[in-house]
Amino acid sequence: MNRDFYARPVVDVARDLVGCVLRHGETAGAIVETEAYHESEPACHAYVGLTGRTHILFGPPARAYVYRSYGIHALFNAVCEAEGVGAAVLIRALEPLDGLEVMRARRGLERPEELCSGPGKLAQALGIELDLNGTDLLGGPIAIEPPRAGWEAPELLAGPRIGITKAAELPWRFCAAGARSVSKPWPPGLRDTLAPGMRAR
DNA sequence: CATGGGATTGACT
DNA sequence: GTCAATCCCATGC
Repeated sequence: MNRDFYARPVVDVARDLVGCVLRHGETAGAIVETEAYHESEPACHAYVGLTGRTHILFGPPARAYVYRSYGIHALFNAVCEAEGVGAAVLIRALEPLDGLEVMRARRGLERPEELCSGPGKLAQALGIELDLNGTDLLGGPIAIEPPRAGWEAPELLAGPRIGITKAAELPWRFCAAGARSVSKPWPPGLRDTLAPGMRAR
């Protein structure tokens, strides 16, 4: 997981991050759901251009972009593409791997499939807050590691992104088929809408 | 300086 | 299914 991995088209990175492991301290989970955001489309925060909020998105790749959503939740993204291009991958769900007891304490829940099954949930479970915005994903407090031995590369489902009103038609949401910890159940009928290059189920 | 709108979640009908 | 919580920040006066 070097800087070049992130300095690629954001949709490619979003696809390739499924199966990788997101870690903060002793808590970690396998990424099972991602979404791509790019400055060229209005759902992306970077669409408005360079501002105090978006300068991280336009900065060098492989940095964390953490922002507050709905006044309550922290959402974690990995900044992608070349410096000067505003793009990031939103991590939407994890399969918990390490530090389950810490996650349970932070979330106030027991069931593993409820600990990280949403972008706000996984940030809370991993203890990711706004102070980590802009930190480096290479050698920083948050790390993304290659898939673990034993992780079987899943078939990927692609579909429209969740919870947005603009550019809602782009199939830039990616999910590991069959994952239990997903933020929202995959809509019926989209099971055939596979990402380019993916094989059918 | 005031306003409005979220890349969500959990509680409730 | 509906809805409020709550805060950051871009925008407009």
